Amino acid sequence: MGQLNALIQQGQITDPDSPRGRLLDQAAQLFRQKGYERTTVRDIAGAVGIQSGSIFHHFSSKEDILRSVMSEALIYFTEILRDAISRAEGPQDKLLACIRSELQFTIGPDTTAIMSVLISEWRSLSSEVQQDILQYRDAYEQLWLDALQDTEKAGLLAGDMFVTRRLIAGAIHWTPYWFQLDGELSLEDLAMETLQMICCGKDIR
Amino acid sequence: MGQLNALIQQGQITDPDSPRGRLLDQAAQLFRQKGYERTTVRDIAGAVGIQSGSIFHHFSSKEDILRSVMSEALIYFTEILRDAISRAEGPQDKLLACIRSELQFTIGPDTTAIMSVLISEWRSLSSEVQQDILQYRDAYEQLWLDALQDTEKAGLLAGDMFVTRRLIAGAIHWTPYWFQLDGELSLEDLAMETLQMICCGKDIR
DNA sequence: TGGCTGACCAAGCAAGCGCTTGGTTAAGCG
DNA sequence: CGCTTAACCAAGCGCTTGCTTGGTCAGCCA
Repeated sequence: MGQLNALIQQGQITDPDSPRGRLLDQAAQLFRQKGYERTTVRDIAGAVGIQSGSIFHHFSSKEDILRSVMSEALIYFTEILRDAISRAEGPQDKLLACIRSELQFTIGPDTTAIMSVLISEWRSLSSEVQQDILQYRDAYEQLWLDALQDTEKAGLLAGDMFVTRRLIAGAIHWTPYWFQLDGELSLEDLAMETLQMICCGKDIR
Repeated sequence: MGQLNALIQQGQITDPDSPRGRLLDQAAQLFRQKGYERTTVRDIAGAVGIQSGSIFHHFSSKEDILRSVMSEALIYFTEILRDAISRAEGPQDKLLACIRSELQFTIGPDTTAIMSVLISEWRSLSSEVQQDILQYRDAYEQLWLDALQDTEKAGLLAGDMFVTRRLIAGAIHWTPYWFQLDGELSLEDLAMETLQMICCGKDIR
């Protein structure tokens, strides 16, 4: 939580309690529920209780809203992930921290909407804006690759590093379609099961 | 190919050489490229060289086009998968047939458009139509679960059967975002690597 | 030959869309 | 106090959308 405040102070992320922040939050919820294209600026304005035209006092276009949701999400996730990795010790624990963090972003109680937007609405961005967002995504992915490389060096990785990351990314990003937080399988169970898949045949701990 | 003709004869699938079939084919391509919402009936009509209004001689609505693409895709995929499984011998080979088939649907040379629509455009369907399509999807998934159950009985499965299917589904459905057919990694390599993940720690062959 | 049918066109309607405009209001500040 | 600025409203413009309508026309079957 301290990280969030620091990022707000630095101006990298919009304060969720500001009018702009409330718009971003509601927009993310609506984008997840109905998709970006089916969500109108009137929907978003209605969700925070203002007129549709007033949106354009805070954003230059509808796409600008989506861009802001995505870039701020990536900045935030990158910071959280970096912190989680730094607090873990040893390559396997750091890798588990990656898995656990991304699962939390995806199906945890707080950030599922923005994570879902990040995954599903890429195609709705113009190619120029996609280019703009890519730098943030690359920074995030680099944290994963560093962790995977350490695991590989320690001889704990079963398959190719890049292929592994992509298979795992797919597996995690698909979880919203079936995983239930209040089900029998806990998020931590799932993280462990995923780690075992990656490091298969190797001893865990 | 014989299977396709048989399904057409039975009236379960539209002949791709008919006007309706050409519309379905072009619609699938456009839905993949731009997404369902961004694709207009004018786009689809233009792609086959007719007027936009003439579409409604073949389909009752735009959603009816998407519904047809999806249901016919599932009927076709189910038939192909059933055939591939029946031709394999032993639980592990049957499971590999599942993985290889789904990878072929997803990133093979022929069906990537309709597979992509199937995965990405679910949300664009009204809930009634979703209900209608679910029966076809269930039939397809049952083939997977049967194969996984046999593998489990043979003691070759590392994790839970249902969780495994879902993790693998995610991993496979994500492949279009990174896999290249003409790259170093072949589709068969990827299928084997995926199988190894599932049956981890167990001997393969 | 003549009627039927599947396939299509030309034109346009009603609704909804993103976004603009000109103006109002209230809080902050020297 | 007067001035600035952030936040917002009310109205509506111009355009695109899915879909409708009334009609044309070639091929086919009796």
